Amino acid sequence: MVATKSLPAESSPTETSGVRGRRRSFDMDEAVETAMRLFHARGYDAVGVAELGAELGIKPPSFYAAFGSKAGLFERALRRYAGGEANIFARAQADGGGVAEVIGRTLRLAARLYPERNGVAGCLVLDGARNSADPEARALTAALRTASVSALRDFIAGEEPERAGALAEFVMIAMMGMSAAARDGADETALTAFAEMAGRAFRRELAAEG
Amino acid sequence: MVATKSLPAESSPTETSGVRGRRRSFDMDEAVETAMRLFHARGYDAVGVAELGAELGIKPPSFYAAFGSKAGLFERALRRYAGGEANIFARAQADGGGVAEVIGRTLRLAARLYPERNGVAGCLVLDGARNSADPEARALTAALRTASVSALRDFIAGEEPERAGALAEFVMIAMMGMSAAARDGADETALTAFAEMAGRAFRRELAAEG
DNA sequence: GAGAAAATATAGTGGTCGCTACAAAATCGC
DNA sequence: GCGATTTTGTAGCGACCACTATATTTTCTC
Repeated sequence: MVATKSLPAESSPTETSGVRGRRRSFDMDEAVETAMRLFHARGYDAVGVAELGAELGIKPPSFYAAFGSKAGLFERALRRYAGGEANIFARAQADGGGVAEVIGRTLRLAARLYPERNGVAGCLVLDGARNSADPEARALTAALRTASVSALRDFIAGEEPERAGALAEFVMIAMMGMSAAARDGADETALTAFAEMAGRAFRRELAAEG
Repeated sequence: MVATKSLPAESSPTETSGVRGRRRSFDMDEAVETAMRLFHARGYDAVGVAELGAELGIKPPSFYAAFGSKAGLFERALRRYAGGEANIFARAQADGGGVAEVIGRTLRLAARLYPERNGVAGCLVLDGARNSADPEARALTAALRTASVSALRDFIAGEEPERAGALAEFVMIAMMGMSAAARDGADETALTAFAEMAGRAFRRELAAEG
């Protein structure tokens, strides 16, 4: 499908998604999706540029023209990840309800989403750059984690402004544990059991007088 | 988090403590300690053999004569880690008490031990080989995690045999979350707040009728 | 001391890392 | 068409990876 050979017609895979830019021999969205899957499955450092290029069907110069660097592609992958259905908290919020309800839903959704599926497990933001030797990759995920915990805190503060910080961190650390456990092989049953306990704990802490 | 019993015994049991080993130009215990610190601080893959050799003051041939391989040294480091004061659950058990008390102590001890200190944070067993490309390193930590959760389950089963598995996994996943959070910069205050909530949750789950 | 054995240092193995210089090829505006 | 721009493939950069062949030095036994 990398047929860059002539023929003026339009059947060749040109730019997708209406984004204006230079014509490319590959589909950008698809490439980012593929990279996201690889980074998610094995972590940032364990996926090399050579493998990415081979999987995406492009050679190094095209790779660097399109993404700037390996970290540049990782950033795009993270952006797509955070903007898609992996944004668990946003999905849980969309269904409405109070703080306890939304947080409980968030935890249970993670338990359903994190277990291994097609070689991918856990959360890309929480574990994708863990132990990476590249400070840039670590900073990219760290920024998203900071944003996540802030969103959690702001949401919880709507009902419990006093202890919103601690409660948000409770949720965040619980999610980190679920992501790590999933990457170590935990299945949905085990994660759901944890999510239920963590959800009950959160509800009780929320209800408790501070 | 760490196992009470663990990796299969080694061929020459007393070789590690300078007593009977062949004379070397370096101190074996000190070398393993240094390697443990490096692996703990940055993860297995991010620490190279060249750096280990330089830090230990030995050249590659001596390195391989002493440890066999990088993974061999990692195994020794893990063994020392699990056998020392990082064995949180063993320490919490040593002070006696019922299940709820010991588990609460375990969680609070982790909150005190996991935050960054001298560049080291979290748990070596839980996160030392996370995202490693080396299956051998991953297997070594995985074996210790399995032993840890088994030890937790057996202990909890003394009071609550029915739900010991789920409760042990709750503790394990909570510890994983705390380790990950610590490696991402969480301080003792934040981790302690989580540990208290998790401890209360555990006590309530234990007391609840199954 | 002499000879054997062990631990050492020098140097280098092939491989992979992220990344790039260069020039041919495809595509653009006109 | 033509020239200019852009994207591509070929090839390779220096640095690092875990690891080792070989030779020398050290340390042992006697």
